[in-house]
Amino acid sequence: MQPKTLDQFTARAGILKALAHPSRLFMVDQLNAGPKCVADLQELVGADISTVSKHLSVLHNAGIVTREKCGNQVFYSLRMACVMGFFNCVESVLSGQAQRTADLVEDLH
Amino acid sequence: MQPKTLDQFTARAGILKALAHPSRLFMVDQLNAGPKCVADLQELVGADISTVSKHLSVLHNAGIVTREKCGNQVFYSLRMACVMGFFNCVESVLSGQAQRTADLVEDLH
DNA sequence: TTTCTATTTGGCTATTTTGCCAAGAAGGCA
DNA sequence: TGCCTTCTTGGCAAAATAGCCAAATAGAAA
Repeated sequence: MQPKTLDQFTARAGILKALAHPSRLFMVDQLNAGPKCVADLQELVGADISTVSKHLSVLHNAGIVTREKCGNQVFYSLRMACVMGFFNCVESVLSGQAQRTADLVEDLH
Repeated sequence: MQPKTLDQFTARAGILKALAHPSRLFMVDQLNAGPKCVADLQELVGADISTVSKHLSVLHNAGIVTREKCGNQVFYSLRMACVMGFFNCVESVLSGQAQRTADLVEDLH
């Protein structure tokens, strides 16, 4: 792989890696409905608030969400709504998996 | 997060995690042009063949590629062409990042 | 000022991922 | 049969990730 190509795919992988966690994916889904502060997301996710904060940093560093201070709280927004479009494809892959699993079960009988 | 919701997002994250590696992303890109055997991909990626094989297993377990034996070689194919559509969004996030970086540099002057 | 609230950061351990080498498995061919 | 090619698996060490608690920071309010 050429160095330039490697850089390009490393960058792409960075975005995907930032999304590739259940809690972060859930937060992106929730943020799609509108901006939320850390405490809001903490309640929705149900993890320690420091954990939620770190997850949000990951999403922010990847450029997926924006941060805005308001008083002593911080509101996060989904910067790339198209990220939600990812899921249509993901779902199709998942339903394909379910189909294959069903086929395997079928084969057992 | 409800157990059912957690399962759903864990499944989605699994797909993204399988894609979230430069070499695997590159292989998906190459497979988009047509099926390839492990040795083909090994040459393109430039890693140890066992490493390439393991990456392909990750993609296969996630349901992203299919495997087909032909003699003593194994051909992999992209099962979900829509995966490539991911990249349009990824690119837009990346170009957004580049823009933000440019803005920051601008602000410094 | 002090105090309270909201968030981030440091530190730590447990878990996962990565990539190489060596060894094993499976199919072709002499 | 033996040998070669192709690929996968086991094993290992290095690196990255995750999540908790505790401490630090920043702003609001008393």
